[in-house]
Amino acid sequence: MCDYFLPRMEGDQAGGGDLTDIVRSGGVIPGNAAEMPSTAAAEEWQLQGDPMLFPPLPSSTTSEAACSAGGTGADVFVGADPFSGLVDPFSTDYSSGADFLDAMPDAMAKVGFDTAIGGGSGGGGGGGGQLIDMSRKHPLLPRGMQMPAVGVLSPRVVLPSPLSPREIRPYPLLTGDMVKLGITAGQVAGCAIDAAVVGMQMSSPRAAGGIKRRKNQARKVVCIPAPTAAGGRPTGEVVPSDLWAWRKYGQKPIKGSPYPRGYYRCSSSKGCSARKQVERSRNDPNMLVITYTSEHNHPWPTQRNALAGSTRNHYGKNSGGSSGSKSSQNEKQQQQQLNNVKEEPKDPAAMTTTISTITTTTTSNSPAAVVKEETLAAGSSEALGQVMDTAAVDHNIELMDQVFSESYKPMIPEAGHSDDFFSDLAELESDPMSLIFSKEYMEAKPSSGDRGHHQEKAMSKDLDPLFDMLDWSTNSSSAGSSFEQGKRG
DNA sequence: CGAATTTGACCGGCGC
DNA sequence: GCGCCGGTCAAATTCG
Repeated sequence: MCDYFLPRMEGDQAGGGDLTDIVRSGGVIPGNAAEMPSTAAAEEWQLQGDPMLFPPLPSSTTSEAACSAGGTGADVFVGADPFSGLVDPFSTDYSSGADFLDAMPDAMAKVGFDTAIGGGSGGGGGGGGQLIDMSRKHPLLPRGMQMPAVGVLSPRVVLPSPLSPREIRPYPLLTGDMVKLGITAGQVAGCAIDAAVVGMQMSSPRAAGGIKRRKNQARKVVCIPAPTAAGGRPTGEVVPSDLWAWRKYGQKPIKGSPYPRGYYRCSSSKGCSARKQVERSRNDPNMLVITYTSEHNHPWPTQRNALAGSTRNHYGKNSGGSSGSKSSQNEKQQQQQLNNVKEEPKDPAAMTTTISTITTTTTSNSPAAVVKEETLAAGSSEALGQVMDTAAVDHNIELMDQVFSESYKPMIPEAGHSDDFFSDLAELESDPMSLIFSKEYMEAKPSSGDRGHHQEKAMSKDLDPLFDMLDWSTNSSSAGSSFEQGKRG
């Protein structure tokens, strides 16, 4: 996975009204390639980037090497095992500007991980699943658990351009740091704005000590594109999940926003105070803003604990998409989604689609994901989003890859597993397209989990696999009446 | 039956 | 001091 996000940190205060204003001033714009910094620039940026954001890489491997070397995600992961050193982003003291890279992983995981796993997802959407059923081989990644979409994210794994049409808007990769790349401010994506706004909002719960922490709490904001339904209306959120298991514990309508905010806490480990909030960008309904707060007090989920909070996953529920839900439950949920905003991605496939798109460096018009991270303590001026076109996105992706490859190293207890995992990824990457389009492939390699089965089924459909994959959004909920639904409290 | 989600109620911070 | 608003709790419900 090279490059999918350009995280950044900010102080919540920064967010203040100022940020909001700034954000609003800008618009989401599919980028201009022209504005994209050259690769060199990007590299420079990375190298010279704000130390706070990108501290010295722990790994000797250069991002460049990781990303391009081999070019295949497999190479990167297998060889370098980027995840080996992964640390919980929140473990780091953001306010101090500490390791941004450490933080990166989480974000990356968000965007990339789930997607891959989802692959299995069932129902869904059909599609995604096929990309990779990682859970199949990795004990560490049990069904329901989100895996890094390493394989999927890798540039190698690309979806055909046809994907873009699927209402997956070409969101540019956004990060405040992009400014360093030479991107012009003022071209702010809605996400960026929202992120800033979010940063301003209070985040921590009483749970974290019984005291609400509105300020100076480390938080990371990630913006991802929320694919739009074919009808042109926003679909349910497909938030990629990460290796952590999240359990929703609340949802509230947010003043000023038509979309409710979902509250999730980490269920990977009992007692973990990690939380995240998911909401649609008020500025751009097509963007999802995920805010992570507090830190995980445990290592990355192992197979066992990873299952926690993931069993009810939705694979098969919403995914729908083309597979169409068959159970009354599914119908209910779908209906629900239609009326409400589903934050937690029940359909990894959807995410896969998005991610895939993002990773499609070779494809023109590839949508970009916007990811942003920030801490309340940090400044907010950087909240400005950047507009990038495909080329720009590509560059960013590259950067992300580099960063990710070097920094995203989940703490996986069993090294052996990780090795296997990456090996598998490599395997997958060897022929991503085959994974995506080959029904036989899926069938030939049953997944270990139900999800996998679901996906297989979905894929088995007569529908065009690719189309199907993209279609996940079709069944997804729309933002439409989410407000009403979310209204409470 | 266990676990996740939903949702009304409650709590606490913040602005006026 | 009061009210608004965001965040969390927890009972009820849903689901696998």
